[in-house]
Order: sequence, then C-alpha cells, then structure tokens
Amino acid sequence: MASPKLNEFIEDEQVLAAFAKALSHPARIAILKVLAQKNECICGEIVEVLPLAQSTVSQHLKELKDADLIKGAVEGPRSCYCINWDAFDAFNLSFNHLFNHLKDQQNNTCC
Amino acid sequence: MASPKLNEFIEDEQVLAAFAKALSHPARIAILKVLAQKNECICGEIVEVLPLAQSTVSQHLKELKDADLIKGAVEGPRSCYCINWDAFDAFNLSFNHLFNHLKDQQNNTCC
DNA sequence: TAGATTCATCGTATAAAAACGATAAAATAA
DNA sequence: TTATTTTATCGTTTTTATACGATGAATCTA
Repeated sequence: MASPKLNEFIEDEQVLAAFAKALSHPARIAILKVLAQKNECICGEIVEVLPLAQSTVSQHLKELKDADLIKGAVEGPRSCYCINWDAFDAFNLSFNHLFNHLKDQQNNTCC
Repeated sequence: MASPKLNEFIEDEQVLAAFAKALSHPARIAILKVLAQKNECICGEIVEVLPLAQSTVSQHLKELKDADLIKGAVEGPRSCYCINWDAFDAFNLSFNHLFNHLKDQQNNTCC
C-alpha cells in the first residue's frame, strides 16, 4: 500500500530529488565540507570529526558515492575519498535551473 | 539505538539539510512547479495533476509548508497555496553559499 | 608468519517517510 | 436546514533511513 511512486514523476524531477536526498542529512553535508577542505581524505579522518560510529559514516559515504557526488579509491587497507566535481557541477546546474525556472514565473500577487 | 543525532551537527548544516529534505521527493518538486506556473492554486488542482491520492498530496503540502517553502491560506472550504518567495530566496542563497564554499577549495589533484 | 589497522558489510533495532482509505470539520450551495 | 464540496487529519501498512556493534577481508607492520 505504501509503494513509492517515484517512477510516475518525470525524469528531471527524479534526478533533482535524488540529489536533494543525498544532501538531506547534515552528516553528509559535513562530509562534503571535510572533503572539500582536505581535498581528499580517508574514512578514518572523517570518522574523527563526526559524532557518529565508523559503520554509520561508511554508510553515509556509500550514499554520497551512490549519488555520484564523491569518488572513492582503495589505497591499501584504506579508502580515499574525494568530491566528484564534474557530477557536482552538473547537479548544481540542475538546481539553478529549477530555481530559475520557478523564479521566471514569480508573481507576488498570491493569497 | 537509531536515535537521530541531527542536533550534534552545526546549525547551518541542519538548516540546509532540512531544505534539501523538503526537495527530496519528486512530488514536492512537481508541486513547486505547479505553484510557480499557476502562481497560486488550491489543493484540488494539485491533486488533479499528480498521480497521488488527495491525502498524500495534502501530506506533501504540509511538509513544504513546515519547511516554510510555501504559504497556505484558507479560502472558504478550500486552501489556497503559493510559494513563499522570501524563504525560497533565502534557501537558494544558503545553497549557493554551500556550493561556493566547496568550490572555493576545489583542487583537482585527488585520488 | 603473526598481530594490528582499516574499512565495508551484515545483522539488527528503531525511527521516519510514503501512501492510502476513512472520516470529520468547515463552508458553500440547494 | 440539508446536502455537497473541499481538505486536513487519523489510523494503518509498507518501505526506507538512521544508527550501532560485530565481523571479515585486505593490507600493512613487527
């Protein structure tokens, strides 16, 4: 009965929603900030600065990776992560498109 | 055990995450588009163009309202909704700040 | 080789989100 | 006044998200 009907919305809206979902938890925003600041870093460094268990951080990293916002590379026993700027720019563009699209029709005479 | 630790992140990240969460479902993005296009409209008009039940649409409207992205006014037996442009602009600004903040530190030499 | 590090994944528990039908409240229309 | 319209809310079900500890695989170090 509670089957998500995401597929019944248009592609564009699904893509944007997926991006927004990736940013919908403060831990994931914090992770992006850390990655931007350090340029690249391993999972353990992120765990150090977040109030979350290692397994939880790893899960958040996976979600960011699934959303294509970050890249990960195995380096020996470690995993090195960094922001995927190309995808990031594309998403930023999509967002600006939505904002501009909405603003284009702005009309302050509403209820 | 799964108690959300949202409060342990900084205010700024929480605000952004809450905004992103409001946009994290295609139905809510679609609703914003309809509102922008029609400038204002009642719940029933939105229900007509979405593949969701009235109660579900009402729920999504409530979430957008809780996030302060839209305003609602009772008009007799109907509810008229429209975009809250002030809050919307503020959120857009916050998002751009995040994007710019991250981009400022961009350095393509990563793993 | 043996022990230590690092991290992804599994299992599990709890909370939140998503969806619907039914219903009640409010206002309009007959 | 009675019936109709409109929509928010309640109750419920299903799915997804969040969080943690434990474990195993991979690599490094002693």
